[in-house]
Formats: sequence, C-alpha cells, structure tokens
Amino acid sequence: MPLYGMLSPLFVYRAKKTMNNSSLSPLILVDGSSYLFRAFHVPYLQALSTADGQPTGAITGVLNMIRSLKKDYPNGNVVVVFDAKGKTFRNDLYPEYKANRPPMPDELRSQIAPLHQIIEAMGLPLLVIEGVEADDVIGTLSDQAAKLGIETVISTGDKDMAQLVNEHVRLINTMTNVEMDVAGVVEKFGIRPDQIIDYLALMGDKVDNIPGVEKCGPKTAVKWLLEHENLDNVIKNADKVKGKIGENLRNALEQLPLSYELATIKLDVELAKSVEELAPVAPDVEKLTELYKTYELRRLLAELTAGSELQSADTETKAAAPVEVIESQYQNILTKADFNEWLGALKAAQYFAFDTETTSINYMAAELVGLSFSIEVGKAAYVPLTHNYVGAPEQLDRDWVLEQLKPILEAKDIIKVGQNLKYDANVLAHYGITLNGIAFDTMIESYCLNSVATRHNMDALAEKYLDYKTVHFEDIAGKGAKQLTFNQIDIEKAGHYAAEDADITLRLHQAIFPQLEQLKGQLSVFHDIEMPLLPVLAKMEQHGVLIDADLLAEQSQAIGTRLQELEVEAHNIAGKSFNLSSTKQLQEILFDELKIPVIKKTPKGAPSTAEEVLQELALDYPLPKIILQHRSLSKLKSTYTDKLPLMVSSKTGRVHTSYNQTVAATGRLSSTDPNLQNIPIRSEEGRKIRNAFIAPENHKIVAIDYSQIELRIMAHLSDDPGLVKAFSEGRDVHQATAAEIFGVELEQVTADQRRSAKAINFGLIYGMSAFGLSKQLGIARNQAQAYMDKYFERYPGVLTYMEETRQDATEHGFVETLFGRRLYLPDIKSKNAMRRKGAERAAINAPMQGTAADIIKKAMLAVDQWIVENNDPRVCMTMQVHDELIFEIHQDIVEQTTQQLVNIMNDAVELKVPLIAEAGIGENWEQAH
DNA sequence: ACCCATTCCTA
DNA sequence: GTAGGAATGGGTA
Repeated sequence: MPLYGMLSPLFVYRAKKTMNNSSLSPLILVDGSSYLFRAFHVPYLQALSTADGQPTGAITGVLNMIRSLKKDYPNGNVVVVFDAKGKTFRNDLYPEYKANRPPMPDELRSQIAPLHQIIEAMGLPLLVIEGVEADDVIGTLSDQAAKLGIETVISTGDKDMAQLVNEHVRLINTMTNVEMDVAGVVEKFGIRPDQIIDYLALMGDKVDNIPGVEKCGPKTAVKWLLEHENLDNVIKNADKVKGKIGENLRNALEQLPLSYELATIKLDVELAKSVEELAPVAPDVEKLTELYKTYELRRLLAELTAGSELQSADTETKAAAPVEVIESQYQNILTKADFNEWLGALKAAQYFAFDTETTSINYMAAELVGLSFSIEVGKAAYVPLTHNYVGAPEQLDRDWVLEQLKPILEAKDIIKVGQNLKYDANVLAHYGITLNGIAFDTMIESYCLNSVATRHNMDALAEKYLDYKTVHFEDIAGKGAKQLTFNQIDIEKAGHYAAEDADITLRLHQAIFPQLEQLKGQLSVFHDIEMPLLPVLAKMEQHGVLIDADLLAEQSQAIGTRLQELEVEAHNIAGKSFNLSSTKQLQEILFDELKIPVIKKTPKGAPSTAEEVLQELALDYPLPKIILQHRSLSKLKSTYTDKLPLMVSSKTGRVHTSYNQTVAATGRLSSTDPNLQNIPIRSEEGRKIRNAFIAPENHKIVAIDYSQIELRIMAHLSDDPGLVKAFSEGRDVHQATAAEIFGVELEQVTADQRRSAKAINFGLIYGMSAFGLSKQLGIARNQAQAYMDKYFERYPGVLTYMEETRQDATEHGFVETLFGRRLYLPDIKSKNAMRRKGAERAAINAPMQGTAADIIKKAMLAVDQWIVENNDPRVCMTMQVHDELIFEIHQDIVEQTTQQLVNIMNDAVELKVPLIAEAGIGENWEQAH
C-alpha cells in the first residue's frame, strides 16, 4: 500500500528540513526490491505500459523515487540494492523461510531487467548479491559507512530495517515520508533500534513464514521488552508470564533463537567493493536515451534532453527581458518564450496542478479561455488565450498552445493534480484532448476523507485546510445578470485568480492527501474506486443520452390540456379562482373555507396538503382528488416533458447530465442538469416519459439492474444463516420472509403477507421503527412490533448486526462500507433525541446503501475496462441509476453483449450470497424494463 | 435576485 | 424510515 508516499509532496518538504550538512557526502541506500514490489501494486502505475504491452509501472515508480531522492539529497551518494534470484542463507537456516510466498507475477518479473539496465546507465552503483537479501547488503554498507563516519540514509518501506538505525543511520519511510532516527524509532515502535530484532523474533512474520510467539503482536512484544529489556531476559522470565499468552511463549522458547537469527540483518556480507569505492559514474546518455525510448518513458526522456535546454532558456529570458517579479510569483504567459519555458518544466515535472478557465460552468457550453499551471507551491502561471474585451492584449494562439500541451496532458505518466478534474477533462475533450494521468483530484480527496462535509469546492477547502481565503469568482466577475464571463475579465485580475487556483490546488493536495494516506480503507476507496471512475463518468457525460423531443412535446401538449380542465373543475368546486400549485392558497380553501379537518401538519406547523393527506381526504371530498391529479400531472410537465427537450445540446443533439461524485454522504452518485436518476417509473402516466429515452438508429437500449442488492448486502454483512440461505437458494426473498413471519408454507404466502414482508425488509434497510412500519402498513403499532419481533426471532443475525452497528457508530463516531468507505455521524452523540435517532438510522442504512454504491462503481470500472479492451464503438454505457446501468448497443451484437455485461456485473465482487443482475432490451428505456 | 418551505420524482 | 434533485410559491432584500 505505501509508495503513494513517494509521489506525495511532503516527501520533498520534510526531507529538506532535516537534511544533514556533514562535510562528507551522505550515503543514500535504496531498497530497490521493496520499492519495486510496492510500485507494482499502485493502481495508477499499474496502468502504465508500452504500446506493445510491456508493463512499465513498477519501473516508473522506482525511477521516480530515485529521482526524488537525488533531488532531495543533491550531495548524496545514491546506491541501489536489489534482491538476487534464488535462495539465500536464510533458506539454509530454515527451509520454510518465505515458503508461502506466491511466485512473482510475470508482469513484475519482466520489469526487473530493464530497471537494472536503466539504473546502470544512469551511472548509479547497483548491487545484486546472490545468497543474501538486499537488507543484508544495505546493513553491511551502512555498517561500513558508520565506521568511516559517513552519514547513511536508507530509503525503504520495510519496518525490519529499523534495527539498522543508529546515530549515523536513519531511515526514510516511503509511507509517511518522514526521516526516522533513533528517537523516531522509539516514538514509532516504543522501543530502541537495538531491541527491534528481539521484537521481530517475538512477533514472528506470517508473510515470511517466520515463527514467533502465538498471539504475540506489537503490543505484547513491546510490553515484554520494556519489562525485560531484551529477548534473553524475556526467555529467562518466561515462567512468570501468566495466562494463555504465557503458555504460548513457553511453547515458542525452542524456536525463538531461530526466529532471532532469521530476523537479524547481516552486517558482514562479503562485497567486491567497499563503501568508499562505490561512487557514481557519468551517465551513459546514449544508452539511457535508447532505454527510455524502448520503454516509452517519455517524461524521463524529455528531462534527459531538456535538462540543458531548460537552463539556457532560463538564463535567456532573464537576459532578454527581466521577468516581472510579482510578489506571489504568479505569472501571465503572453509570449512563446515564456510559454516554452513552462512547457519544458511541465514535461519534466513529476506532477503538476492545473486548471482550465472557461466561459461557462456547464461543460457542454464551456469555451476555453485560458489554462493555469503550478509545479511548485507558490509559483503558478496563467496562459490567457481568448480574452476578448476591448483593449485586451494580444494572446498566444489557442490551437497552437493546445497542440503543444496535448502530449503532456495526454501522457499517462505525468501525474495531474486538479480540483474537479472531470470538468477539465470534459472541456479538453471538446478540443480533441484526452486528459490522462488523472491521479489526484482534491475535491475527491476531501470527499473520501470526509463525505459528510457538504462542500468540497476549492474556496471552502482552502479555508478549511489552508486557513486561506481565495479570490472568489464573484470578486472579479461580479454577480447576477451582470456577471462577466471569464473571457471578459481583465487579464491581470484573471491571471491572479487563475494562477491562484492552480497554486491552491497544489497546496490543497499537499494538505489533504497525507491525511488520506493514513486511512487505509478510505485511501483504497480513493485510489481503487473514485479516481479510476472519474474518466468513466466523464465519458458517459460526454456521450450523453438520446431523447425523442417530439414525443415529449406531444405529451406536454396532452398534459397541458388536461391540466386546464382540472383547473376549471377545481375552481368550480372551490367557488373561486386560485393557484392550484400554491400550498398556501390551497390550505386556505381546504381547511378554512371548506372546513375540511386537518390530518397532519408540516414541520413548520401549517396544515399539510401532502399527497398522503389528500389521498385520505379524497375518500370523503371531491376537491382533493382533483388537486392530486393536477399536482402529479404538472410535476410531470414542468420537470420532465417541458424541461428535458430544453436540455438537448445543440452540439450533439443529446442530453448531457452531470454526475456528481462528491455529494452523497453514503458514496452514491448524484445527477444534475438534468437529474436522470429520478425519471418516473411508478405511475402509468409518468412511465411514458421513458418512451422518449430512445436508442440511436440500429441500436437498442439495454438496462441492467441489480436485484435486491441492498438486502443481499444485509445478508452478507449480518451473515444471518436464514437470510443467506434464502438468497443462496434463489428464493423470492419477500415471500421467504413472509413465510417465516407468518409461519406458513412458502406456497401459502398471500399477496398481502408478501407485501407486509417487503415493507419490513425495506424498513430494516432504512433503520425503521415499529411506529414507522405501522404507518407504512396501516396497522396498529403493537401489531407492527409483533411482526418485527417475529422477524428478529427468525433472523437473529440481522438483529445482532443492527445492534452492533449502532454500538459501533456510537463508539467510533462513524460506520464503514465493506470496502472501507467511511461515513462520519456527528449527531450520534447529540443530546437532541431526534437528531440522535436520525443519526442511528443513518448508521444502519449507510453501510448497506454505501456498499451497494461501492459495488456498482466497481462494476462500472469492470464494464468500462471490458468495453475499452474490446474497442468496439457499438457498445456504450450511458447512464447509472444507483442499482442500474443503461447501455446503447448495436442490434447486431445486442444479445451476446448483454449477456457479457450481465456476467461482468454479477462478478463485480464476491459476497456470501450471489449477486444477480437482470437485463432488459428494447427500443427505449421503458421497453428495456 | 435570493432564500426557505413544501411537495414529489427516483433507488 | 435511508439517500438524492428540482419545481413551485411566497417572502425578503
């Protein structure tokens, strides 16, 4: 999991702060194997490969790290050490050593030789010694160096190396990016470096198959060592340790010396060259160029060739025209010379922040106005392109600039940092640029860290994490109808605003990401789900959905006529004219003038005219029924049949929603402008709107939804045998529940009993009480309670799960999904009982709703990967509606493709119960259901 | 022009 | 009884 650290900016920052200034060059020992392995498992590095399929992610990762180290320790003498192939002396000591390790995957193995070649061509000493491990070589070198008074820094992610730390030797940890000296070891482990081997021996190591004391983890090991100082004394006092753990210790006594020996890093490996003889040689630029080309390491190649050019460009500009020194070091780029300088820096950058400035917040309507960049905190540049107010200075040609930037923006190995990068990706797509290397979106970082925080916009994040007030868009553009678009804004003001955006984004990343890194589950949601999903959503948004606007216009027409008739009827009954859409006027008519009894009040105390109320009143009075019909029809007209045709893009003839990835606290997506996740389906009339969601010529609409996904998740999380069995046997779960609650055979369950069972099943997912159930089913409270009691009697695992979840939430203040997405519940300890109860219900619901969201997101990633691999434009994913994915598929391949997609969705994750996706195919969305 | 309350559409 | 978005009227600035 670590190694994110090596791309984490804190690395640079902290390392510089603690750099030592001894007169001798420090020795920098790189644990290449540990890095290689870690880099191999970093998601965004895994995506990297050459055109012909040779994976290069691990190579890139290790080289990035070496590059960072060289930058941070300019005087350092970097030596890279790798494990050699084959057995080591530890296998002779103990044949079972590392016997459980799975064989190295080919994708990783194939990267080792190229990496060795590159490191050698770089001129760095490379040590691969057979019969020992990299640790032993590093130990030996650090020991030799210490004797010569040379400072050593060991770069590793391996905690075992803490035993090597002393006054001359420090570790730099890949995970936390902090240098660890003797005090650091004490702080981190609670014991001194010279106690680390004893500590490791006591704990053993599952992964390396080193035996230790059963059930002895870090806490116990430290406790014993604090008490007895070292392993020998622990062994001598083994008789005094009480309980099961004492017994375990006594059972382990015989093998502890072996464990100690295995955990001990050798300091006396015979090396061909001593530490003094290990010096870098000049890089073989020709060889390096060739290797970088072969493995398509574009950024490193650019850096290799640009290094000298950059320097000359730098002096050139200084000589030609002194750069205006702006205090904040924000720069407007108006000349090719300035632009080229930045271009070179961007090409060589490990990562940079950027932002697009446009004419609209709607990505379909947006025209690019300028771009801003920041590679280093505090320094940023704005490249204005199409500011066109009167008196605007001449700017660089937009298409020329984009042509220069295209290879950088499209490079997968140049990491981009941004705020809401989906927007930038969509805008750039209009100019034929596919944004790649999207690894860090600060908006999503903030969301993954705390999904309950409602605002993840840059201004709010800057205040929260940087205690900094940014220039707001309204400050420079004004507001309301008179608001200027960005191209009308004075370049000086615009430049400061835009450059600040890039600068602040970079700073935010540096402030938020290290926090995210500390939380394993949330980091994994960020790296494995949310960031990879971003480009998938962007693709769906850009593709859009096809609408039959004529059909909707016809429907609007018909509804309009009917609404007029209803209005006349209503006015006649009321005896006067009034606005049927006004709840206030309706309240007066119904409850004051017609003296109809008040059944329910709104939260503010006004008599409610909500549907359920009118439904009941309609039994005794004529007007409520008219109002109900009017309401439902006017809703359909204003929200759907009138609105959707207006949302058709003139550019594409299709409707393009926005999926928001950072709104729903549970992890769901939301959809706006228009919301495509609440298109009617329940009523006959509303459902017709789905007829207007059509497929293009020769294509079909395919809708695939997960059946009962949240209940299946409840079965999985609670592990209730009855519920798991019902799903595993493929039962109708509501029918099965009804049979249990009402004590009848499956076949004898009535429609009414099934309906009640269904209400209970859903209610449980929402954290419902007996009171809620009684209202839902229209039965007495004690009757509802009896149903629920019976349910929990039959499904005791569910009851336990609910209780444990509540308890967990209260204890920790958060709950988590199956995949580690975390939802904080600040109200769980509220003194206000209503808020507290509300938080408890949310605590029950969130793991189920959130896990469902995780699953469909994973399914979307799998589906997209399949579509990309197939590279067939006849298949396209167009919509997501929480538990349903909608596709456009060419009629020639629709049957077999649908089956494939169903399989992919079924296999998206493995639960204790089967996951079932069901598909429908049709000319439109209605038919596809 | 903006905010709030109410209502109703979805999973 | 969970999670959302959007339209409307009606008040306020």
